[in-house]
Amino acid sequence: MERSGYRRVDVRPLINGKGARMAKSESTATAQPDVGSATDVALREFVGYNMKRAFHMIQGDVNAALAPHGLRMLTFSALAVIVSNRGLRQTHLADALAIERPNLVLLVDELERADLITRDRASDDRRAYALNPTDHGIEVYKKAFRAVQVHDVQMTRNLRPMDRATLIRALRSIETVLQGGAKND
Amino acid sequence: MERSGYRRVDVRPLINGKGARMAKSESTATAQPDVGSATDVALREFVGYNMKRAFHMIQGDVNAALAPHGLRMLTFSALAVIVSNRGLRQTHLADALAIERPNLVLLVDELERADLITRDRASDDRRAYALNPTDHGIEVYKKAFRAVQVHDVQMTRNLRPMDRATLIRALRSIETVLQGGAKND
DNA sequence: AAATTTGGATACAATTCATAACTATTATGA
DNA sequence: TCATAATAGTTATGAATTGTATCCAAATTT
Repeated sequence: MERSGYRRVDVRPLINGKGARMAKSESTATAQPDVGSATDVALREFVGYNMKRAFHMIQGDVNAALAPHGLRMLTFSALAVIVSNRGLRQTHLADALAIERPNLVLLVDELERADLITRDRASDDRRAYALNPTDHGIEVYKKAFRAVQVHDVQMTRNLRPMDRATLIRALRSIETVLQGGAKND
Repeated sequence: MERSGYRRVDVRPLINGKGARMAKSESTATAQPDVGSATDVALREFVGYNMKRAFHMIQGDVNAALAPHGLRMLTFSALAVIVSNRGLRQTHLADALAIERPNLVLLVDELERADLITRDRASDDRRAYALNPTDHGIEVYKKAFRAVQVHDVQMTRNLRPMDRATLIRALRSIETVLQGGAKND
């Protein structure tokens, strides 16, 4: 345990983004054609790779935008479906969000603990719960929805409206195709 | 250790995909307007939500396509960058893939163990490694690349070529904007 | 030479997701 | 009706991916 004296902690605050690479004499190494700036051009032709990178940024950003509301992307999505489908069962929520039922339990627990929804016993099936938003949940949802909406529009601000529509159609098409949808145009 | 007799294991092989919902009399519950088919329409206006769902499917699919080659999406991406940037440092690889250096270590370990790349000591910096693909690594990469390419084209088969180009441009635009790129059209 | 920075590694925590299997309850069928 | 099957929700658990903090060794800076 470092006694007194200085402390060699590893902070590295100098280089964060991509840009700040050293641009001085750097072509000295073993056999590097272009040391200091490796490229991923070979992957950029793929929709999948570009989407991975874009989505990674989006998820971080959306979660940051939702944090003030006490939500994350996932909890916000769940709340949205519950608000739009009052009284639905957990199974139906899992189906709508395409997540497995076991993973839903903690998610719903979290929303319930935060007083955003209630788990009401279904009158006709004592195994099931009817999920309903609380008044507070509806309030939070409205505000969070606007925050997400602002972010979603912001991040596509360099796209023409038509391209934004094309983007969404393309994403849905891919989802459908990969789901086994064999129907063509 | 359930002796003989029957066994109440929970297999549930009957409902797998989304489609197979019961369509019989089902509007009996507490206060459900449309029990049995909750919708996520409220979320479908968002690029982020659609992308989350599409990407989730893509990742699973691409990983399946790469499995025969002993790769995953992540290891394939790393191998691709190494093949295209012989002798690069791990730090540069991390930058190119936008992942953190610590996460790269196990990734490179894996590629090295599979004899796809070598970690050669850099001649001019004894801290650093120069990453290079093995002959076997190049072979595997070429085959894996074709598999990924086929899949990527397949999943966008319902898009017109122009829309596919628009999709990729849109994804890159989003990535740039969220990275702090303030430059407009 | 002391201090700082950098390349790589280790340890560890948080998310997210999937599978297996359990309970209580409801539906079915001989 | 009773045995069996199926369903709603749950628990336990593991894998994959990512981020932060920190450490060592070597290089760089002052």
